[in-house]
Amino acid sequence: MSSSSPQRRGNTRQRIQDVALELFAEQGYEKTSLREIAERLEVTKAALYYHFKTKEDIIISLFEDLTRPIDELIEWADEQPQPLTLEMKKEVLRRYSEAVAGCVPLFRFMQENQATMRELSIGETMKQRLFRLVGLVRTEDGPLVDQVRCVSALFTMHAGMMFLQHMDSDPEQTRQAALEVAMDLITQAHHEK
Amino acid sequence: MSSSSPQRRGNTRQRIQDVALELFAEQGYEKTSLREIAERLEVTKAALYYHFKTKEDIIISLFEDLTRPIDELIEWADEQPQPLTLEMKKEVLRRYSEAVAGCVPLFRFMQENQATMRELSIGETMKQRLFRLVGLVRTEDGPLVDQVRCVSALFTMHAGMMFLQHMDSDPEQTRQAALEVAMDLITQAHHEK
Amino acid sequence: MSSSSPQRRGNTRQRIQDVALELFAEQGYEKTSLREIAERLEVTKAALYYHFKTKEDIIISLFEDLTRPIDELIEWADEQPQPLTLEMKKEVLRRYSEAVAGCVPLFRFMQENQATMRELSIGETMKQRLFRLVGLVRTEDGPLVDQVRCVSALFTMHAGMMFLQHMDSDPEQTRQAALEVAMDLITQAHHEK
Amino acid sequence: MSSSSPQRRGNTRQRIQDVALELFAEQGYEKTSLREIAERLEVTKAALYYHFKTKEDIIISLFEDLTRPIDELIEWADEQPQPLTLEMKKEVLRRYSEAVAGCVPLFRFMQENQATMRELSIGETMKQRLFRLVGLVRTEDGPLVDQVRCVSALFTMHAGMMFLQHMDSDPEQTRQAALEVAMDLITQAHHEK
DNA sequence: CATGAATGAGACTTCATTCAT
DNA sequence: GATGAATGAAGTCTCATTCAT
Repeated sequence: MSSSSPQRRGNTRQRIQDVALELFAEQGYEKTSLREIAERLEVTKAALYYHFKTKEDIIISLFEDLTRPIDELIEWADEQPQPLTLEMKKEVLRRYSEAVAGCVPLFRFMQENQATMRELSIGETMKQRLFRLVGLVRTEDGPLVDQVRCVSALFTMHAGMMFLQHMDSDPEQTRQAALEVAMDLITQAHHEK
Repeated sequence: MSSSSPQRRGNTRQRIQDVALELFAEQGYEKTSLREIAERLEVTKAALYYHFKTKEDIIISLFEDLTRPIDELIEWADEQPQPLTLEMKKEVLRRYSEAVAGCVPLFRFMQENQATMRELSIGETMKQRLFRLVGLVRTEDGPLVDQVRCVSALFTMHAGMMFLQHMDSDPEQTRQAALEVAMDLITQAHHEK
Repeated sequence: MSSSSPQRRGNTRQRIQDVALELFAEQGYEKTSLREIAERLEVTKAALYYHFKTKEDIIISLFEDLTRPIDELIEWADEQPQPLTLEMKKEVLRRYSEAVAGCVPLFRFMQENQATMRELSIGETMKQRLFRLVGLVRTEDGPLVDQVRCVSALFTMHAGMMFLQHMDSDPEQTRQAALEVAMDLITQAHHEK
Repeated sequence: MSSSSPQRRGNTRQRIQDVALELFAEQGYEKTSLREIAERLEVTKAALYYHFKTKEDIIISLFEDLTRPIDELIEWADEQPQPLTLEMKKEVLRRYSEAVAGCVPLFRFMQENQATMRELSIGETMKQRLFRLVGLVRTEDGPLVDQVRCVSALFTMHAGMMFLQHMDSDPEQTRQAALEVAMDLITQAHHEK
């Protein structure tokens, strides 16, 4: 029962997702061929097609599985009294920072394959999610410079997450620093109102 | 000026660059085929090869031609007394903002094709340029949060440039707003030191 | 009869045949995949292989099960005194018309997939049957034009059967009309002798 | 100028069409792969794609090039006073017989790949042509049996053409015989009116 | 300056089939 | 009686690139 060949039970689907995400993030979606994924897993290309209908299906499944926390965050925020208070917005940022930290490779993929994302069906979905988040956080009728601050707050967290690779510092510390800057930005956007 | 069909002199090379940049920015580098470029120009693929050695050569030429102002900015900043004063850093940001505004499509391309950029020889070149800029602007030995602020300042300008498409406001105004936020960020990074 | 879900007893084999014939006739043999058949039946491909050795086996079984009446007709005609009288030939046509009417989809399949039939082992079998029928009906040593009449008689019945879909008239009436024309043709072939 | 490698000038497109028609007619459309066509021509698959956009494009081009005479016949018949007299209908049959004789392989292909034809864009085109021909020839308001006669007349000519392979007689003689039977059928359809 | 013709590599995808469970 | 997982072969098609003319 302890199986002869290692880690080959009912987890092939999962293994495909893991390898695919790794390669997609590393080389980009188009430059990663199914042959490559299959070879790395030591299965045939056809095996991939047993588990996923198309190449796009693989990435869709990754988004579906990994971005649920963000979905839930948005839902939660939507249910709060609108417009959000500054305190609430900070809470949103805090939770968002955590949610993004939970799927760094996916966000790295998104950021590095924006051109591709636009053609993928999932791209539209994600874009709308982001817009809703921006909508929740930004000061609707404030001056343009404050709107930019809010957008910048979100992007700072993304950037903070991505650049932990190129920074020599601890990922978690970088995340906290980025969150702090984001908080600052959003606070300023409120004060000046 | 006396030619029969307008704008078709010895400028084919230029026209190829224009169309290529447009398509690369719109669809991504890998998804844009030379056939597509050639068709849009109503020439044959072989004609492209008369002007450029390879596909990569086309994009390299674009970077070489369009990013000179940024190059010069860095050179200029390098010659100033180090480390830069806050006032100088602001001047760098100002100039950088203008330089980037001069080649928005190229930056859009870079941002949306990061995965590709990494494989392209030009990618490394650009990356180093950005790092030098960051190096010039950031407060070397300050706390992590200030370093993030400096990086964020640069990214805010990029983001500001890119999101002018999705914002309803005037591009130039957006640019100014982004520049302002960037200035703020960098100033804060200095104060707290 | 007391089963929970209707018509699902030990009749899976039958159900496979039904769906397969339907799809083969509609889309052609090669364009119909086992996946498609399995999906429509809500079973797995592997299940098909429990009931049939190969894809070709499915179509062979259909011919074996459905063309028995035609087989018997030929056997019966073979036992009559040769060469057949005009009256007997008419009887053969009448019976053939009925037999064909009993397996219209199969004939539609044959007519529309002749290229495929030639590669299928069953193709040769069916071809020989048809040749024997032609041999029974045609006026061996008559002029060429009469031979054509006899062949045409058989084909008219086939055509009559197939074109009932595209005609607005009642299938049974069309069949009778086709039979009548066929009778005429064969009668003429006899007279002129 | 007599060229070193035999028959390779500007005629590749033509050669592709020839080989393709031969193989399509012999093995069917789906069972004939582009690899097969390319190999027989001693070129690469990619070369086929230089001359034709898709596999379907190859067969479309064949129909366009070879069925022009039939097109012209229909146009000509349409310009005659309607409804056609018996004499005119006979003339149509005569010309049709000749036109079909000029592209026997194509008609063989059509007859043997009806299932495929239905999916091909060209299928609809050809079907409409045939319907217009039937419309020109058949006795609109006569009894059903006469309508069948008219349809049968056309099909007899097709059948006559196809079965020349399996008959031992001379193709041209068979064609004449089929034409004669078709004439008879159409004449009968008129008399009884 | 540019084209017409072709290539070789490789992409995604589908298929009939197998076999342990 | 049937499934889940996988395979190997083959399919259509696209791409960057080359070269004689």
